[in-house]
Amino acid sequence: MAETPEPAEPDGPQEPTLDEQIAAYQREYRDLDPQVEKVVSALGRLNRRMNVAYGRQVAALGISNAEWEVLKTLLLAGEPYRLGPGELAKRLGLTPAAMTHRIDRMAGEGLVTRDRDENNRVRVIVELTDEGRTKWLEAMRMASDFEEDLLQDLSPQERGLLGEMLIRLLRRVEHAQPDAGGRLTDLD
Amino acid sequence: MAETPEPAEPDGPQEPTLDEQIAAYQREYRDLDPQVEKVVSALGRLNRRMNVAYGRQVAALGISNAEWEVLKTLLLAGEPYRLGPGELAKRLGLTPAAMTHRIDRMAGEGLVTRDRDENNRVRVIVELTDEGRTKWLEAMRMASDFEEDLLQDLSPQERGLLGEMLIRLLRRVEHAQPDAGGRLTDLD
DNA sequence: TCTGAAGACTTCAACACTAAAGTTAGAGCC
DNA sequence: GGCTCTAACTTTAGTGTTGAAGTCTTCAGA
Repeated sequence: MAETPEPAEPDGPQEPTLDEQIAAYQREYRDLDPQVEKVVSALGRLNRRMNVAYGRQVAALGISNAEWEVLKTLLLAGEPYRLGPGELAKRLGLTPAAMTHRIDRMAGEGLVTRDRDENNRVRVIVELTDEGRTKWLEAMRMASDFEEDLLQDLSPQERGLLGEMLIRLLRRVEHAQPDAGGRLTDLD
Repeated sequence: MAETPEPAEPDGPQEPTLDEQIAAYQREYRDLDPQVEKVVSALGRLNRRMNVAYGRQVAALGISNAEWEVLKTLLLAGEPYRLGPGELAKRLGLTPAAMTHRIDRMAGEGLVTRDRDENNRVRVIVELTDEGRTKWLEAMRMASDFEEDLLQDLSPQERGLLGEMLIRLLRRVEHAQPDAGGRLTDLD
């Protein structure tokens, strides 16, 4: 056994390329518009790969993708970086129950604090700690470097055009389904 | 109580728009390139909304998004629509353990069959049933209608350009991280 | 042909999320 | 001031996923 880079898969099935995938779908469903499908499939694949990449990066900081989402949401709220569990849950697309547990963990790790609101003792206030803010900043640095690198092959004009087209699509999805369920899945 | 459409939230926090979000990040992290961030954030938001939409649509067919992914993967394999659990897991970005359970469910629902390979009794063969193929077709019909509608505001030229740019980005992600972990999350 | 090693699942324990039920504080009414 | 109603969480039960350990075939060498 010299080094044999190939893990011995003689003619095993291969992960299809985008074009192969679209061709396969077309074989089974004639009405498919290949151009539309190409855009949509590329969008989906790109996003998934990016999420994997983000996950690896923030893991290096000792936090999970899920925790990073919470940090981002609290930071977006602006000073003093406070939100209630309910509001957090809504923005993150989680149930309040899941939010309770996530806050537990993050409070245990010192990323946030959880306190009763003194003015209205039904409410709870989740607040970003300094450590949490620092983690966010570190993650943001890594993410924006990665994103900058990702878009390297696009000229400023192309970047502008791409952003503009994506926002047009976004408007269309948001208009088409005005948040029927209530929750919005996740945030950016 | 007449009808009061507003659920009484006097000045509560709002879900930020894309531009507000980018402005907020910039306040905390000066080096951020707003154009890059706009593209990336729009990409993320768009994708999440789309996934919610897909989920609602296939739910109407009585299947989950997760099950639809399996149907798509088996269909992509081409006739006779067979793959092993391991290969399925790899393509779907799941652990083999999760795949075992998912196949259990789907076999119980009659969407796939699970059998031992007679030539190599270690291997298992998961095969799409006719019902599974029908479900796929119905889901595909709904999805492609939705996607067609989504892209309605884009001219054919724009669609082509958008697809081409997305594929350039995709190439860059795939080149940057050659599948370091092994699993690829999920498929389109 | 027997034995050891590798491969392909499956099983098990732990964790995260959802839906639904439970708890507790504030608000409105009499 | 006590009653009910609602809001904002938390708890509980059940599902789906991961990582690690276990089982069962097959293959390669002695």
